Amino acid sequence: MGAEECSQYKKVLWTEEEDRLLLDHIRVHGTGRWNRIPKLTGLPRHGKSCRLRWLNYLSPTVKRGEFSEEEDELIIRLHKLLGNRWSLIAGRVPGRTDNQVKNHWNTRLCKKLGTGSFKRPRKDPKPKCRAREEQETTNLPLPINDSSLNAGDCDRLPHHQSTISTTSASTADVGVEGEALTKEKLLTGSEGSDDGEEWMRDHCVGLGSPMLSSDRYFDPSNVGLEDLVVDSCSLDQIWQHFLSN
DNA sequence: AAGTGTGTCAACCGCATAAAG
DNA sequence: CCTTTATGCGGTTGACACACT
Repeated sequence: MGAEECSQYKKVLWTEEEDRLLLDHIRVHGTGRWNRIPKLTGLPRHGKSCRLRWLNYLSPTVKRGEFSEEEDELIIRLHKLLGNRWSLIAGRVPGRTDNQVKNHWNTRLCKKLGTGSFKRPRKDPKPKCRAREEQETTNLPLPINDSSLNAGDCDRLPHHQSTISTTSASTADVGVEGEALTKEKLLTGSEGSDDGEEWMRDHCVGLGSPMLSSDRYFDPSNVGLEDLVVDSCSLDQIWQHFLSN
């Protein structure tokens, strides 16, 4: 995509009209084929933005409002187990998206845990372009009939992720040898053979295979995995363990 | 009252991967 | 195989509201 084409896309909040166009499109065509949506609907947005808008806001499965104590507790536990695998965490927190969980963690839970709030350097303030009030009225999710979605759409929704994250188990990630091996040893008791990875794929449906992915999220010291018999149970069993604690 | 700093949330960016051609 | 396209993910940033001085 060239710079000229890029310039037609906005980087601002979605308007009510844009939401309506996107929802109308999804009602008719279902989700997927996101890159075609701008052309078909005339939306001045990237396909990726359309997908994000649907997943994070317009989808009827998205829960709005404050996080409950139970949700906080759940996220904290899951973060201990999974690290910054937000999509996996969100998949276990009904109604919450990875973006919501990530924001909530960075802005609230970090402080709650006393690990320091998420801070970033601030740039010079820029002129306000739209009132918050407008944003709120604009962003009101519109009702959508689930039956209008195509079969299989639920698989792509954030809270119905029933398939393993192949991205997480990428060869590139596992290719960080040594560290990744450590994880596989922890989880499978093996030396990280293909069989081990295959086993994980077969057994970890629903939770993905986070431990096979990049080691940057793995902190054996904070997980409590030592309490688990990790070489013979699936991650779903681990999940049940954490649920029961 | 006005200016500034901070918290929060929505959206975007860049990258990786799988699937399709 | 190689290239292109579609999708998904985590990190980062923009924009707004509100608290504080």
